Amino acid sequence: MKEYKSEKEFLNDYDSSIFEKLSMTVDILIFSVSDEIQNNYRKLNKKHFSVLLVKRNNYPFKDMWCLPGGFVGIHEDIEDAAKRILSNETNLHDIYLEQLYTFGEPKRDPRMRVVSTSYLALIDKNTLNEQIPTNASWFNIMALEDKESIYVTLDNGNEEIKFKIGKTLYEKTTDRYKFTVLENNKLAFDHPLAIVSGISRLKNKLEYTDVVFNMMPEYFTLSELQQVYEVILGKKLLDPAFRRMIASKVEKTDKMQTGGGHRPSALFKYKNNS
Amino acid sequence: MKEYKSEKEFLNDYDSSIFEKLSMTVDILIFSVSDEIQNNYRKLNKKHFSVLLVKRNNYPFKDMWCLPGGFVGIHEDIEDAAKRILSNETNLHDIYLEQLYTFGEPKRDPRMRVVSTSYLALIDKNTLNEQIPTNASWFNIMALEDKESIYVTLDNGNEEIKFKIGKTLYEKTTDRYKFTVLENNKLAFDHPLAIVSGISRLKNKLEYTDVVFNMMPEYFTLSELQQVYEVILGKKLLDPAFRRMIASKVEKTDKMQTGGGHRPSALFKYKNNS
DNA sequence: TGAATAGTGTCTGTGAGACAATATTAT
DNA sequence: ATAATATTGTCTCACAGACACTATTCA
Repeated sequence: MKEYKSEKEFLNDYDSSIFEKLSMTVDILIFSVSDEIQNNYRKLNKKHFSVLLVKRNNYPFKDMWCLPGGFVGIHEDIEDAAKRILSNETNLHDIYLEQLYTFGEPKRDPRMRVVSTSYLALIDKNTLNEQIPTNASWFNIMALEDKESIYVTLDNGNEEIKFKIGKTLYEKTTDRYKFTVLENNKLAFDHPLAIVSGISRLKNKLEYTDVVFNMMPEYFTLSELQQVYEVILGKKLLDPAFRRMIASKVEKTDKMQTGGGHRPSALFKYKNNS
Repeated sequence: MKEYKSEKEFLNDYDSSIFEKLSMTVDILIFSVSDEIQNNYRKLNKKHFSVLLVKRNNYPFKDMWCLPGGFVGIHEDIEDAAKRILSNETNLHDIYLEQLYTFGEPKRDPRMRVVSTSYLALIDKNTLNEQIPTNASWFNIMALEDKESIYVTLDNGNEEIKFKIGKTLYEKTTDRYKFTVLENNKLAFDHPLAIVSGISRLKNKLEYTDVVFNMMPEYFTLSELQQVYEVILGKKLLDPAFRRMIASKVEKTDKMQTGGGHRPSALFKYKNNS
């Protein structure tokens, strides 16, 4: 092996082809909350937790659904790649974006070796004005979980995607599970895994941070906010407890929401305590 | 663009060279706790939180310290790569290992584009029998934090590594900071960032999981366990509160630890409630 | 008027913070 | 005896779960 006298000399001489290289992609879990309009004038709109998927029109996995994603440029920061794809899909900038997990199983892409870093993005659909590409669609998420499995149904009103994930405890001191795709017919790659990881991360973050406000409009009622918590966590919350928990994070405004055939609600906004 | 009739036909024809590829490495934060023997026969050994570093004997960053790491093989799962490196460094298998973060800044390696996924590993040094390579060394970690910066000193008894990380809040709803290396003279690559991310993750996990037991021998006293919490969290805990918190996670054994010039202590072991 | 939502009051139990007190060993 | 650690008792306060109650709107 040649002896180098300086870092500069070493770098000039460096042959980067001695290790076989691979491709990288980023995939983005864009989560939001959708309103389902009710026919009863008294009732509030029903909220759904939803994720944005894209229909593939090329091989591999042609005609299946997948997460918005794409290759990382050779001189592009991976987070910048995520932002690029996010703004391609939604025309939105300055969106909540958080790195989730890097999937590096060698056979996850049938074409070649591709490592993929997944990101979690949260948006308020109200700011979107339905500016999504024609091949993209919002799917409502329904997830059920028992000891061994997670059952997920995604529904865009037109098409239903179902998959099942197996959980095996693989580390006893934390409650970490290894996820395996047991059933899946309509989702490309290992994206079922990314989706359940993303849901799980978001549920946790709801409990100890203020992330939820990234999915809310500027003004909202506490009932709406509570419903968002409920659809993501998948359980009902008690009103007084919820209001106590949220009280320090929100600020009451002069505005009221009226017209619902029931007592009007005060509108609140996020209070940034910092 | 050619029209393919099946996925198989498409894959046979696929030319993977159309995207420029890159290299991937994994870096591992191997954390443990070290005992500093006291000269006063009455006193307990002082515990230190420590990390394993490796001295580089090649360019780039020749003679600087870095995290144990290496390139990911073209057909190797990234987690398997982490396990391979971990067992190279410690001769240990079945170690606690958790993916931390993927660093994908384009200029982080001066040689070429390298994306690196960092992993967190926890070991009990007692099982190690000092079986580490000659170019590796345990460094005690001292970290101080204020509003804008984190000051870290690493010390292996022989050499002292100091670096300073700047924190800028870049997302208001969670308390996520963007870290920047402000001062650093002895650590290679962006490893100061990986180290502070790892410390931060471990601190959080201590609070809501049982990870700590991965750094403990089978039998331990509650004072030892408390000290481990204290050195990692960087703060003193109140004895009664600590004992109440830990009570459900441990099991008292018949064994006692004697010989310390003070009241002997019961030995406990981890109780796996599952 | 009544269905539906908005918002508050309060009891209870759990658990953490704080401090005090007691117990046990080797030199 | 004494320094050092081990272990427990208990008071207080904050807060979450649970349930009951009151308030307000519009067809």
